[in-house]
Amino acid sequence: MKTMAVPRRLPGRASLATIAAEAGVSMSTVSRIVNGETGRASAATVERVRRAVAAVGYRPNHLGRALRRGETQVVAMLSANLDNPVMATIAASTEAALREAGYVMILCDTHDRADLQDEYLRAMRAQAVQGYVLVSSVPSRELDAFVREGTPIVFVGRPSATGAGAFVGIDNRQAGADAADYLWSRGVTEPAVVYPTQGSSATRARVAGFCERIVALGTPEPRILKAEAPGLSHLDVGYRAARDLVARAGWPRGMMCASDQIAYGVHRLAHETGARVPDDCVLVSIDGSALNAWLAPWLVSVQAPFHEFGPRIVERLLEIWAGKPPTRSILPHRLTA
Amino acid sequence: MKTMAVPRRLPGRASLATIAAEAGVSMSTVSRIVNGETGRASAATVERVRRAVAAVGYRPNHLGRALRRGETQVVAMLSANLDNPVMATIAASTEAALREAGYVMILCDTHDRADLQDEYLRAMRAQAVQGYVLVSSVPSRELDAFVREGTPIVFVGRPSATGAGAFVGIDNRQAGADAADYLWSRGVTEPAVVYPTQGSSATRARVAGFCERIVALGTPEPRILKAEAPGLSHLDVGYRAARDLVARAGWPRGMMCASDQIAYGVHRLAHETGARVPDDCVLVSIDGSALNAWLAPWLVSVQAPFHEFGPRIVERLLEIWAGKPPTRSILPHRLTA
DNA sequence: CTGAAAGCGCTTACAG
DNA sequence: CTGAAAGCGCTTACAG
Repeated sequence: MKTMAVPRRLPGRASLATIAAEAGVSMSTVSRIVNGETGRASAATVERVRRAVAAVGYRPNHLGRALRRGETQVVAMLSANLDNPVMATIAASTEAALREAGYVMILCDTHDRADLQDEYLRAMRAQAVQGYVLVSSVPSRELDAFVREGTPIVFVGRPSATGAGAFVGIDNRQAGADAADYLWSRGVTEPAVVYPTQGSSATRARVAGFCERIVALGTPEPRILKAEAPGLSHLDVGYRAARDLVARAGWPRGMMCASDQIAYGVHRLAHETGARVPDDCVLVSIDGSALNAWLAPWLVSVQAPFHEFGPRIVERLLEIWAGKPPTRSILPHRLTA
Repeated sequence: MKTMAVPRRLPGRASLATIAAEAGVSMSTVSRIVNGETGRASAATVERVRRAVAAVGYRPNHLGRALRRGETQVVAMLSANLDNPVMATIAASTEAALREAGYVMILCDTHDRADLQDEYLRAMRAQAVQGYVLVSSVPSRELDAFVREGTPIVFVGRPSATGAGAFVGIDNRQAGADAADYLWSRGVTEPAVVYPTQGSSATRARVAGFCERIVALGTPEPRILKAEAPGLSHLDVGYRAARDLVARAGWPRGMMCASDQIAYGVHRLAHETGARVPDDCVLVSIDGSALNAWLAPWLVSVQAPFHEFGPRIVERLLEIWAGKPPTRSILPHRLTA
């Protein structure tokens, strides 16, 4: 048996060369016409090429163009956890906005792990993606290198380690403060605050903003009940942190949960122990997923406009690509009772 | 000003040629060594190349390889609605399984629209992706063409229009029957069934399996209360269908919801009208998202093992690529009370 | 109005 | 053990 011919062409896929031969013109001409640059060719040529394209069923292969132009039209999103509806919504809105701008999105789930994030960053660089969207990124070696080299990156939700670079998110500190105001307005003067032990800077800002405001309102810091638990899943964190808190101090009159998922965890405990929300304990969280209206009517939340993140993210990318200095989009949040 | 030099190289990105020059060897040699084929080179050469790679910070660009080999290592997932936690879970598990197999996943949200699905199929072909995962696909022109041409496709959740081709999902008819058994075991002999007016074949199978079994158990078909509503969002569908049903017939003792999202919608109505679940009305649904345990403890569901979909999907793709006939993975579901 | 040619970054059969 | 050369599919400055 003879050695196989070198590279396998996808069966039935015609290239520019095929069309050129079919239409009896050069590849240059075909390329121009296929790309809509019809002004420079005679009507007869255009027609001939069109016919050949239709006859052969030609579809351009972006790989060739990408290699030549140095532009792949691909953007990578690295997200900490797709199973979290908040992240899924951000992914969906970003994907839609990218599509409108003519890009496609590769999606990677880092599970909030630095090693996986680095693996993905390397893989995406190999794919020659043109931009990166890091949703709740974690500090990592490779990320530092990317930032140092000036790679186009938009940070979402959690700012970069240095706070520099393009960013889309909400004012977490203010969101925490607004949650505090709400609990206070409901007469909860000694609230608990529930958060993950190893929280991101975003989570810490929420908690800090909350505590600051409660103190400003008149309750000394030590009387704010801190409930924390380690772990990656905020659902679990909420459940366990609340369980420990309740075991040692009983149910507080109100709790601020650093994320929706934490609130879901707290509520599960309430459900299991028969505590009523909000009658026994008022629950307020930050995120405000659209699902809450359906599944968690007992929850008051500070809503971030996740559906608007996508367009803002794409704006930031376009800015960077245009050579402008990176900017920060702080989107308005809204407490919905 | 002079015309710019032709194609922009990403700044600071070294190519194989750079390394070859740096190490004083040919590109062939560099290519082999970089790809781990070190056996054929002298130790000294390998060392020299390694040093050059490190010095220059060389990172391979897959575009070149993809063009040459005709393999991009990219798979496209077209999903009907990322905002649905079920789809998000499938996306997450598929992405993880693809990564382990050395592939990356482009994610597209079709919003259950044929025109968008076609647009994406075209865009993905342009990207020269090697395989397609269609989660809840909708019949469309381009999809027909892809199937006709033998493009590697795995259908997920909803089988293809003809039922042919690789598939990963559950036995929807049996799932419906199991839901019927559950309601019957709880003493609900005249249940309602809630579903979208324009349901997919998968949804219709669930409803059909449910009704068949109820009839087999002894309730004549006409006494099964049908509640349907048009619309794309199952949340809305559930809410409106239940509202209409309740308006004309009051709350039934139990309802089978064709999907989790429909159940969420029904529950919202129950919450608003003060009906208690399950005391007044038992709710059972098909899907069984992991979120239910946290947010919908009132819901009994037939759980599909979505976290296992990813590995099965990748298996199907590998099969197709290996030239084997496409197979169907019907994964076991389980009713969890 | 049109085409020849170079080149994007890689791989690989082949020759030595 | 190593390299020259062809080629994957495209784009584009340049020449005519």
